[in-house]
Parts: sequence; structure tokens; C-alpha cells
Amino acid sequence: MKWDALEEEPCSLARTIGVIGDRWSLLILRECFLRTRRFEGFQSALGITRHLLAERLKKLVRQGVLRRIPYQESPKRHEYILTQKGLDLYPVMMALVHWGDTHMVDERGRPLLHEHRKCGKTFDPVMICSECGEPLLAKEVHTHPGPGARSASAKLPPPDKPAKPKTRKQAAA
Amino acid sequence: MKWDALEEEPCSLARTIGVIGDRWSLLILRECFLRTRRFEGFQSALGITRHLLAERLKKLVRQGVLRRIPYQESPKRHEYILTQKGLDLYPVMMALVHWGDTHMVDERGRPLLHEHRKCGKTFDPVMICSECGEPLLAKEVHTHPGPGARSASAKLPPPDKPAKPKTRKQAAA
DNA sequence: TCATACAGTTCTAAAAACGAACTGTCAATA
DNA sequence: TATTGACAGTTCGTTTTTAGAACTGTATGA
Repeated sequence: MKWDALEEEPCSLARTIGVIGDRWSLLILRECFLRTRRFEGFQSALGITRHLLAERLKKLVRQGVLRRIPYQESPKRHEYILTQKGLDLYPVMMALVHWGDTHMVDERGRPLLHEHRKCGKTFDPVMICSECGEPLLAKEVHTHPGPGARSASAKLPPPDKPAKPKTRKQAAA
Repeated sequence: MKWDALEEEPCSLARTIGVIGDRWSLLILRECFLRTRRFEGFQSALGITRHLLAERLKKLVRQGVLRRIPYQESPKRHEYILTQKGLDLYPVMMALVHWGDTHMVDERGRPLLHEHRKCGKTFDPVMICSECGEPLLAKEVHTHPGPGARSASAKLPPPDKPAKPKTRKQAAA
């Protein structure tokens, strides 16, 4: 698996990782969702080196996650805003935040709370099935190769049956 | 922002990235959800170097995402299985896969389809509000500092209001 | 004229990842 | 008995990325 060819993998997870799966991209995107739009804003919020920041922004623009829009002539200045493709990463961000809220909080509790304007309540994100509306559990999901499948690999089914202990007599324990 | 102190950031997203935000961890976890449990299995499925694989597995065990369980004595052999903390990453995986399915497919379509056993249908994951059940949109979510907040940073609100063009007269365009 | 804001680029050093070979235990095979 | 292979790593030299700091260039306001 090569990093410059991750997008050609017949796996949507690998392809997504090819776009946002490096050390900085998700943090840059966090800042985007926080309404940061300019180079200096990202740099000072994250402490990323200017060199890397320039590289990552270029990559995210190239991938269509951000759009680079001029906001001033002479000197030419641009700002980076989320495209729809970028906005569609919101569930990814929320899933990551929710996992951190669940498993990585210290004794003081969550760094922040989310309020849903529609209902006015503090909520957690829940992932459901688009067809029946039930919450998704790994064990209840089964996968089949789709039209874009390339081989027997590239699936993400749930973990259920234990690995068979091989033909070794010591396989007890 | 330093990589060895990401877990101390007052941001659940940063903390989560500190655990799974490197080049390989999510791919290793994909294999875990695919029921791969052993060193050689990960190695051959991913093409990761053995050195890095050993490192990453150790880290994931240390973080409580995987558990290392002996399956054979002499020579001692272990397998790596998802803990509940690891299983809880399922929504993260599904969110990433769904984004890839939406934005990174080629003309042949999705590499794989997901079937929900409960309802028997091919589905997409949808993220909803735990309180009112409505699908979550970035624009409808507002954040407040929680008890674990450390400063004015560390939030993940929706992008809505445009950046103000600063006090520069050329700010047209 | 000088300091400052902004958005980068360039350079070197340090850290991480890659690739290939090597270690050690045991089982099955010749 | 010697040999081979499975398995789960470790070691080591090379290449790639990242970090850190300084530098470039336009333009503004003092």
C-alpha cells in the first residue's frame, strides 16, 4: 500500500485516508469548521509550520475539499473555505469528537458541548441506518462487494466469529 | 501543537487524532473490523513494514483500543482484538467510508455495499441528534465550552457567518 | 522612512517511515 | 537428525517527511 496511490485502492476508507489521513489535515479542517479561513489564522491556531501548512492547504484545494478564493487584490490574498465536499466531512468530525468525548476525557469532563438548534438540547451524534432508522451496530452490518470492487479484499464487515485456532495442538489457552 | 502531547489538548478531536490520526492506524483498525487478528495478517493485508506494524499495534494496545491476547503457548503468540473502546470507533469508520463512497468513487461505483441485517436493506449511515432524531447539519449545531474546556479555543461550531473583510479598502473582489 | 500585516518560500536539521535482512521458537517434513 | 517453513517480532541503513527558523515581497499606517 503506497501513500501516493491510496486513492486507487478499491476501498472507500483508504481513499478517504488518502485525502485527510495525515497528521495535520483533520486539524486544519477543524479550524475550517471553526470559521478560520486565512493562512495566518490556521498557522497561529495550530502551531503548524508554515511550510507544511502551505502544502496541506494546496492538497486540500487540489482534492476539492477547500476552495481558494481571493478576498483582496494587491497584494493578492486568498482565503480557504469549505466546499460542499468539505462540509460533508462534518459527520466524520462529529464521530471523531464523540469518540474522544466518550473515551478521552479527563476528570473535568468534555471540553465542549454541542447544542442542536432545532431542538435546543445538548446532544450526542448517533449513527443510524438510512433505511430503517435503527442505530447502527457493527455486528448487525454485513457487506457485499459493490460494482467498484476489485478483488476479495476491500470490505468492512463487522467482527463476529473468532479466528480459528489453526492446526497446532497447543492452541488452547 | 506537539504530537506527543495531543492528548492533553482541550479538544476531543485532537485527542482522538492523537490515538488514530497517523498514516496507518485507521487502516490497521479497518483490518481489525475485517476480523484480522494476527501480526502476519495485518502485515500481508496492508503491506506495512513489520517495524511500523509492531509499533502501531503496541500503541493501540497501550491506548486501550486493542487487547493483546495469547492464543498459543511456546512459542508465545498473541492476537489483537478490538476492545469496546475500539469497537466504538465503528461510527468513525463508517463516516469515513461513507464520505469516500460519496466523493471518491470512480465510474464503476462503490467498492462495497453495506447491508443492515435488522432491516435487510442496503443502507447509508446517517448521523442524527440523540435528542430529537433529526439529521445533523453543521449549520444547526452550536457549541459551548464544557466543563473540561481550558480556554476560548477548542470548539467545533458550524461555519456560517462570513469573515469580516478587515480594514483594508481593497477588500472588494 | 520604518514597523507591521499577510501569505507564502527556502533552507537545514531532526524525526519518522521504508525496505530488507536477521532472530528465535517451535512443528512438520525429508 | 537436519531442513524447511510459519510466526512474531527486532535491527539497521536509507529515504522521505516534518520541524524550525529565516527570508521574500506587496502594501498599509504611523
